[in-house]
Parts: sequence; C-alpha cells; structure tokens
Amino acid sequence: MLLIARAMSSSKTRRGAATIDLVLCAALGGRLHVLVVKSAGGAAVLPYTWSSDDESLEQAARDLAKDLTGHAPAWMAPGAATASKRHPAGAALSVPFVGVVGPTVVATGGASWHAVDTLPALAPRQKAMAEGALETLRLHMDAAPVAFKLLAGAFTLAELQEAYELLLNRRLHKASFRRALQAAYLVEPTDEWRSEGRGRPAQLFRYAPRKRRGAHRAVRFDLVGR
Amino acid sequence: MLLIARAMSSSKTRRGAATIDLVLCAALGGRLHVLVVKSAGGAAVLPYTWSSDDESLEQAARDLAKDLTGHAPAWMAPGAATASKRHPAGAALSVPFVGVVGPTVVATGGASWHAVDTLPALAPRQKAMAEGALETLRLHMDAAPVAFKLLAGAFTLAELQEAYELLLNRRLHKASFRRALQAAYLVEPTDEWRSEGRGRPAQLFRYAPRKRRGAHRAVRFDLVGR
DNA sequence: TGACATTAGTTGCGGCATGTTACTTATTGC
DNA sequence: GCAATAAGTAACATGCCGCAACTAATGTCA
Repeated sequence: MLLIARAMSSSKTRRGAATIDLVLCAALGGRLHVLVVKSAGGAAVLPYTWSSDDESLEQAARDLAKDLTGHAPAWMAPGAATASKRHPAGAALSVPFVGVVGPTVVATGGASWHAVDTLPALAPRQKAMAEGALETLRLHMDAAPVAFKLLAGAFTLAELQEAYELLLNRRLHKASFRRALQAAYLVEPTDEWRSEGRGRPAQLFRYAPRKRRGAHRAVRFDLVGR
Repeated sequence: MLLIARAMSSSKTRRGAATIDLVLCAALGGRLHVLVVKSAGGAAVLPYTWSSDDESLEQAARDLAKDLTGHAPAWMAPGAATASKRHPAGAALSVPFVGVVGPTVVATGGASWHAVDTLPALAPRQKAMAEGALETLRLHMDAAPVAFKLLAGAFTLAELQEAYELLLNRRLHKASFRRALQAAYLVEPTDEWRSEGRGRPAQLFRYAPRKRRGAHRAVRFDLVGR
C-alpha cells in the first residue's frame, strides 16, 4: 500500500491524485486579468501544484501564489472542484483557488497577465476554471471585501467604483455609490491626494471597516432565478 | 500505470483518491436537517462515493442522492473541497456537494434526518462539511431559488418566509417580505388553499419566475467585512 | 349563535435609501 | 484669465422598508 503510494508520488502524471490550481486575479485597465505561466514544454498553463496530505489545500494555494508574486493573495476563496475535461498534468481531479491581488503585483519570470476574455490557449479544464473565477468573485463580493482587495492599499473612490463596475459588469452612479459607501463606514480618508494630470486631484482612502450594528438588510429577490 | 490504478481501485481505503460527500439538506420543523446514513461498521456518516474518471463530480453526487431518496435534489451546489481532518473512508481529499430537497422526502433504510446543531458523532471532516452547508446555502440564496427548493411544489407564503428566516437566522417582516416577493414576479398563485386547523386558510403558491427587466439593484456594502 | 382566539393577507404612513440632475471645487493646458 | 476635465457635493423626487393597524376567514367554546 505504502509502496504503491510512493510509486504514485514519483510518477509523472500521478493519475488519481489531485492538483490545486491557482486562478490569480488582478484588475488591470478596467478588465479582469489572470496570471498565466509557461509549462516546461512551453505551453500556457495556470499555476498548479499537486495536493499533499500534510498541508491544507488553501495553504498550498497561498504558498504557490507567494512563490509566484512574493506575496500571499490579498483575498482568496475556493472554487468548484472539477474532474471534467483535460488538465495539463493529466490530473483526475482539480481544486481551483481564486486569489485576488492589487494592481501593483508584477509578473515575474515566465508569468504574465492576460485578460480573461482573451486568454491564451489553456487546457480545457484550466480554461473553465479561469472563466469561472469571475463568478466566484461575484459570489463573495457582497460579504467579503473583494473589490477593495483588487486595489492598492490606498485608492481613490473612482478606482473603487471601477472595481465594482468590473465585478458587476455594469455602470454605477457616482453619488449613490459614495453615499452607500459612506453609510457603511468601510473606508477612512488618508491625507494624501493623487493628481492624474488633468482634473481635480482625488483623495486617497484606505480599507478600514469600522464596527457597525445590525446589518439587518431586507431580503432581495432581485437576482433569484436569473 | 494502469495496473497501479486498478490496484488502487480495489483497495479498501484508496488513499490518494477523493470522495464525493453529499450534504443533503431539508427544512424540518423550522430547523435545517442533514441526511445521515449508517456505515457498514454502524457508525454515522454522510453519504459519500469515490470519484471516478468517467463521470462528472456533480453527476455522481446527483446519482448518490437519487439512490438514497429516489429523486435528484431540487437544487445543488459544490462546497469547498478539503483535505484536512479525518474522513471516515480515509480519503486524502473530499469534495462536498450541498443538495436541497423538499420536506416530503423520506429517509429510507438506515438513513435519517438530523438537525445540523445536534448531529450524531461524525468523522471530523464530515462534521465540518455538514456545518459548512448552511454557509454554502447562504452564499447562493440571493441568486438561486434555494429557499423555494426547500419547500414542496406548492407552498404557503408563510412557509416561504420561514425558509428564508431559517437561512438568514433572523425574523422577517411579513408585509415587507410579501411586497418584495410580489415585485419580483417569482411565484404564481394556485387555486388551492390549505387549512391548518385554526385560523384562516392560506393560499398555495408555486415557484414560477417570470421575465423581468433590469435587475439593476444598488451595491450593498452592508455585509462587507462582517 | 355569537363572542373570542388564531392565522392569513392588505393598507397606509413615516422614514430612509437610491436615482437623477445640477452644482461647486480643484487642477491642467492654452 | 478661460476652457476643459475630473473630483466631490447638494438638492429633489421616487421608491423601498419597517411598523402598526386593519380586514378576512376559519375553529373553539360558552
């Protein structure tokens, strides 16, 4: 039994084992980008690692991101595991983790950012996982600071609004957006301002959620059943 | 290679392989219940099956539910895969699927319903997956008809409200709930009424989402950052 | 049979949140 | 200085939500 397990571990594809696949996301130029690396054979692949018994899946994904970018993702969530279609390593099963980093993270070595709607040729399973990332982000954005974590530590309110518009795929109203944000006590102003060339400089804010009581929002049927 | 895979398939625990674990949920007596079965050794376990290459994970979970209850779940979503803690079959990795059925589904054979807050002794990993089910349901209830699928095909509006109260773990206001529901065109009345002994009989409704335009709801910061 | 309890379902009102428009403020470039 | 541009704010109308009070239909019991 142990011998078989050892043999599997040293085999090339480890059929029957699972990969942890990292879908690292960044908002660049108003579009969602995903980090793609080059495999030994030169093909484009999502970063992945084989699952091991002595480490949690999430920690393995976090470590993988750290190896690639130097930092752990600012936010991360598990995606839907899948055994369908072809994986570049021939894994029977793959568990995706969707990570989020700020716009300043550089792609080192063979890694590069690609917009999700113009991805290079990936193995079908990885393509599906990358395209599912946006849905995972949407699923969590109401309860987790996903949009905030797509930004640098200090950001303008226009940038925050653009992040939300990217995730929701629709335009938002400036005044309404800011009023709702103000009421939620989620950001605090810094004393820095940023000038983008023309126009009035924008004040920079930081994500700093303050305690507030009774998040007793009403039921929303808006999105039920498409 | 193939020989190794065959040997693994016939081994007892299949270390290195993954299980698909089913967390089948029902709303009974105002509380969320989970279907628990008895293992060969007599211990309480969540229903599970080994993942196989020639079937999608979701389909395997759906088939498992069919074997147990005679019907596929009314709704289902994948949970977060985990390799932590102990699984009853010793699986290295487990992928949970959270299914939802109506209140009329009976537990056959050794299966029985248990409230999630008073579960029998499960293996740690299965306990964690069962306790994570409610979070998975909450994650999807804004965009999927989770609460509706916890009910029979025809239901009263009071029952629907109770399902939402169960998922949200707080009381809702009757008038507000009904107004919002009306505005969403999600249910249609049947010509049946149900009398529960005392009090006025309640009209029965069916889940029948109608097309409506512009789900253009505002951004809600209420739940961001707890 | 008629008052009462119980549950279903509706209506009206005050307050708060949101959508819209228009305005003010601050900066660059000419 | 003046136009252009972008950030940020104010004011108003509309609509949604919580609340309370109301009507409606049934069973219970004196």
